[in-house]
Formats: sequence, C-alpha cells, structure tokens
Amino acid sequence: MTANIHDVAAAAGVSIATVSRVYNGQRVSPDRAARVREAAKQLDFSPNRAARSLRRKHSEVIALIVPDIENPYFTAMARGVEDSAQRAGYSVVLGNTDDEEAKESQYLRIAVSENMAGVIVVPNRATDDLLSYVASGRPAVAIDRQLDLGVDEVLVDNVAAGRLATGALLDAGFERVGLVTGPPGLSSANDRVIGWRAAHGERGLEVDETLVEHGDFRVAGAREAMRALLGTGAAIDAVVAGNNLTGIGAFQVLARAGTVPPDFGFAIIGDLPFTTMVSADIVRIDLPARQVGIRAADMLIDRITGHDGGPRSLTLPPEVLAADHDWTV
Amino acid sequence: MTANIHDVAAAAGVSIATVSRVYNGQRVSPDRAARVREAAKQLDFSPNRAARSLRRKHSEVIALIVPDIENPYFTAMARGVEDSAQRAGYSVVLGNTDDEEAKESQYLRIAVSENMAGVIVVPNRATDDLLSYVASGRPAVAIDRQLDLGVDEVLVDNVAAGRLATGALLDAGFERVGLVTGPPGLSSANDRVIGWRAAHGERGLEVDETLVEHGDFRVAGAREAMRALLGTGAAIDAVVAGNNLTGIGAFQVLARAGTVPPDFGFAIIGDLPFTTMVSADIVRIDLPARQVGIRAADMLIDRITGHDGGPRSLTLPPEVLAADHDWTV
DNA sequence: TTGTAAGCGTTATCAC
DNA sequence: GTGATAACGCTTACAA
Repeated sequence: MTANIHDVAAAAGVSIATVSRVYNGQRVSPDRAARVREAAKQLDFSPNRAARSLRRKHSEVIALIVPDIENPYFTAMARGVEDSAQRAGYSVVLGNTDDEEAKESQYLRIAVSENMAGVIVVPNRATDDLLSYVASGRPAVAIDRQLDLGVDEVLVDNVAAGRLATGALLDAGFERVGLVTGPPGLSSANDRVIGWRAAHGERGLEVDETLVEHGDFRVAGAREAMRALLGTGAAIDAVVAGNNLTGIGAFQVLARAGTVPPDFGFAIIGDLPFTTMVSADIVRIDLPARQVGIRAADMLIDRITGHDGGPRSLTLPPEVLAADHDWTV
Repeated sequence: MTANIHDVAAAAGVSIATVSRVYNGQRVSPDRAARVREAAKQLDFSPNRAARSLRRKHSEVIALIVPDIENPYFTAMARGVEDSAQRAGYSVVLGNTDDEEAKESQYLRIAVSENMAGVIVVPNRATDDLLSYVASGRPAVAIDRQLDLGVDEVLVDNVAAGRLATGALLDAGFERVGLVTGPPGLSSANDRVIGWRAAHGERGLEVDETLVEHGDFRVAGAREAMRALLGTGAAIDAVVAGNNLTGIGAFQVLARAGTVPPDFGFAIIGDLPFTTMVSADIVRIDLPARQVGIRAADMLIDRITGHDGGPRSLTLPPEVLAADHDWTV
C-alpha cells in the first residue's frame, strides 16, 4: 500500500542504502540524490518511523506527562513544548496523570517501549518508576515541581511569586493577608508559602501561620480552603490564591460572601485565561508557563542530541501584571 | 539495556514464540505461562512497541488532531478521547494545527509513518492530504465539523444550539437578537446561524440578516465582530455568542460599553469553564464536548478492531443550562 | 501446545 | 560514493 525504501530504490535505480543515505543527510552524488527524491515524490514515500525507530533505538517523539490537561496552566506549557519540539522535528505525545502514580508509571513505560526520544514530566513525587526511568539514562526533563531527581529541570520561581503577590497586598495597606496554597507535598505549593513569609519578613511583620490554608490547587478544594479560612475567625482582610484554579474557587466563595475587592484584597498567582473581566483591583502574578515548556523542550532535545554533563536547573521569574492590564486574552 | 523477548525466553526456558503468545493472549500451558510471567517480571520486560508495530503494521496509539489545544472546548474533547482510549489500551498523541493545512498534513503523515492505529480529527476543510488519508482506508473519525469526508463522524447539534440560545433570548422578551458566529467555512459556525434563523421562524418573526456577524471563533475576532455589531446602528438588544471564546470577547466589549445583562440579553453557546461567576442572567447552552471525544474514540477503536460498513454519523444534543446553575466548575 | 524461521522497513557495517 | 547484508525485537505461518 504505502511505498517503502525498496520501491524507491528500484524506481530510482539505486540501492536501498543510497535511498537511506539521502534521508539521513549523508553524502550521495547529486544526480543519484535527485533521482531518489524524484522517485520518492512520485511514490509519495516517507520513511517508516516504526522501522527507523526500531533500528535507531529511538524515535522522533517526545512524551509530555502532565497532571491535568484541562488546566490552562499546563496547556500553555504543552503549547510551548510543542512549539519547540515541532521546530526541531519532534512530535509530542501528551499523557494525563491526574497526579496518580499508576498513570504516570504507565506513560513512562509506554515512553520506553515506544522508544520515545525523551520525556518531559511534571512529577508528583519521586516514585520508583520515575527514579528507574531516570536511572536508565534516558533523556528526561522535570518541570514545574522541584524534586531532586538528578535530571534537568525547568521551574518557575515560586518563592518570588508568593513574595510578590503577598507584598503587593501588604503594600496596598492590607494587614492580615491569608494564603490558599496547594498540597504540602508539592514544591510549588510550599515555595509560595515561603514567599508569603518572606514578604512579611521583609517588611518587619510577624507572620501568623494560621493564615495559611492548604487546598489541592483545584477549584473545589480551593473553595473549601477559602471557606475554612474565612470561618476561623482569623479575620483576614486579603488573600493570596496560590494558583489559577485556586483563584477561581477562592473568588467564588468571596463573591458569595460579598467580601470582594477593593475592600478585600485579592491576589492570584497564575493566569485566568478565560475570564471576561479583570478588575484592576486584583493583583495578578503572571507565571511563564509557555516559556517553561519551550525551555524544557530545548533542554530535552539538547540531551537527546548528545549533550552530556550534570543536571541543569533553570528557574524562570514570574512577573507582576500592571494594574492597568487590560484583558487577559 | 532493556530486556527483550529473547532474554525472557532464555530465563523461562521456552522459545520466543511462547513468550510472544503469552503477551498476545494465545493458548499457552499454564506452567509455561507462569514461568514466562515470572521471568518477565524479574527482568522488567515489556514488549517493544516499535518492533510490534513494525510487524503488525499498526501500533496502539491514536492521533487526535485539533485546531487549538488551548481552547477548553477541545481540551474537554481530548479528555474524553483519552478516557476511552486508555480504557481500551490505546494511548493518545495530540497534534495542534492552528487550523493550518500544513500542520494538519504533517500530523497525518506522522500518523501514517508511525503506523498509528487511527486518527480523530477536527477538520478544517477537505484538503488533499485529508482525503488521501481517508482514501487509504485507514481508520479515521471526524469530529465537531461536518465535512462529508465519507468517514465516521461525531458532531454536536449546532442548529439546535443556535435555536435554543436564540429562542431563550427571544422568549425573555428581547426583540433584536444579534449573533456573533465563526468563519463561514465551518459547519459549526453556519449551523448556529441556521438555528438562529429557525428560532425566529418558529416564533413567526422576521429575521434581519444584518444582525449576524462572522468572527473567527476566537477572542480577538469576537471583540471586533461585537464592536461592529454595536456600531452598525442595528440597534440590537441582545446577542448570542457563537462559541466559548466568542463569548469572552463579546462580553468584554459589552462590559466596556456598559451594555450588560439583565438589560442587555446575552447567550453563549459553549462553556466558560474558568469563569469566577456565572450570572443567572446569562443563557448558557452546554455542548457535550467530552462526550464527543468519548464517542469518537469508541467509534475509532471499533473500526480499528475490524468493524466494517459505511460511514456512521452521530450527532449529540446540546443542553440549556438552568438559570440557577451555580458554578461552572 | 510448542518451536523454528521468515519477514516487517529501516540503518549501519562492511567491502568494493 | 556505493551496494550487499546483517541486525533491531517482534509476530506468525508452518511444522512437529
């Protein structure tokens, strides 16, 4: 059905080795090369990747393993990865883990058995399967969460994000700034707490740890955490939402309670990409999600193509969005 | 490095054929099967998919080709596809086309040369590459847009969606209901116009075609279209946003102009998954995006596993969300 | 039920 | 430069 290398060789009157060489940028005499290309076009031939990958021991596809493909934050990363990868001739397979070990492991296994060139993963914790994948020496880049896996990593500066968000609220005159962050197991969640503390410290303020609530970085958990925070009698007059979905859940609760900006301080770490209006009274810390994806893919491809050396770590800075920032889209 | 079928066969004291049979559910005596499994576990063996796919002429991965992976509507579909696929033992590769022919073609080629089992595609138009992929007889399912490609398709009833959205506004007492839809080339965009007309017709109302504006189904285009619609002096008192992103762009413009619900009628076809508040005054027509993905994957797998017969077409109904619908998340 | 052996479509190692 | 030819790791007749 589909033409193979033999058909092309026959049509061009050369050996299959020559055809292969044409497709691998090796030296072939101009006229033979031309004949091969002509025949290939005629037959609509393109090299079978399964065979190539079997022989070469790796394919031109990379796996991107994320916790939630419906979260725009990760989608933006995916977009970045895809942009970089495509430019370099790689395609991207997306795997969704829901932060479940079993699913992550499955995708890792698939990556191996499909001879994928490498893996970019948002890790949850250092599982055996993750460790053994890394130990096998296959190219891997961890993103978004710090885990000391001994591989290249691309992170965002979450301490800075927490510090900036909290600082902006403090500087605006709010005095009891709460924080709804994510699961204690995630560096991203913890670092934002550290930043929250730092913002207080820098201003010579005492911190009240009861103002920190751990959600699950998702909407429902954020609602719960926000309600809890309002209910403790902690008497907060502002809150920092630890990530985008937390921002949504927290804001929903606040809106219900009627405690909204500008009277109540609200900051969000992350983007609300599909919101219709952004009040200037909301502090927004922009996270470079797409950049993370781009840089991670670049790093991975760098490894795939032979870069050696110890693990590299890259941390990208967040950015405070100007108050007069218009629309988020 | 990684164990292969020979290693396992040697360790278990059987032939490679026996090992293969164990992994393909063929009859093997219980004790030998047990020995194989034991050896496989010991050696951390899992069959090399590249080799398998080379031999079998198809792999266990399916491609999902969408215009915009950052649009939650398509992400929801992706999620549905993944759910179904994973259940059946397939993994999903995601390709992003930006509605560009070249990118779509590239992903189609990759699908072929990677021996992928099948393709689920949101087609833009009937390009040569798409047609020839289909003509090759490889399993394919088209979703979301009607195109008469002669393959299985899963659609949503966009006429109904347009009719319901427009009807709700009309029934609420609005008299000049505009529509911002998508590019004229897309069935989804056109069908919603047809529905808009039908809603008028059913109520014995004349339609004024100047109230229909074509955007690009994205935020920026929707803003422009909305501005145009407000500027024509068409004097609309309500508008239907043709898709989710259009809803955002249109609403942004309306909010700026101060023409908002409940005085101004607003309906949106699609979901606003990450909005913080949904006013009861906004009419929302829910599109079964995830279901589309699920059914498409089921259909595709059905084909992959041998189902024969003419192309099937499945159209899923939209749903009007109750006005007291709480939060969208 | 089991084993042997012939491919699947490439790339890589040889000689020439 | 070029062409045979041997892998790569698996599935599947065909025999036993």
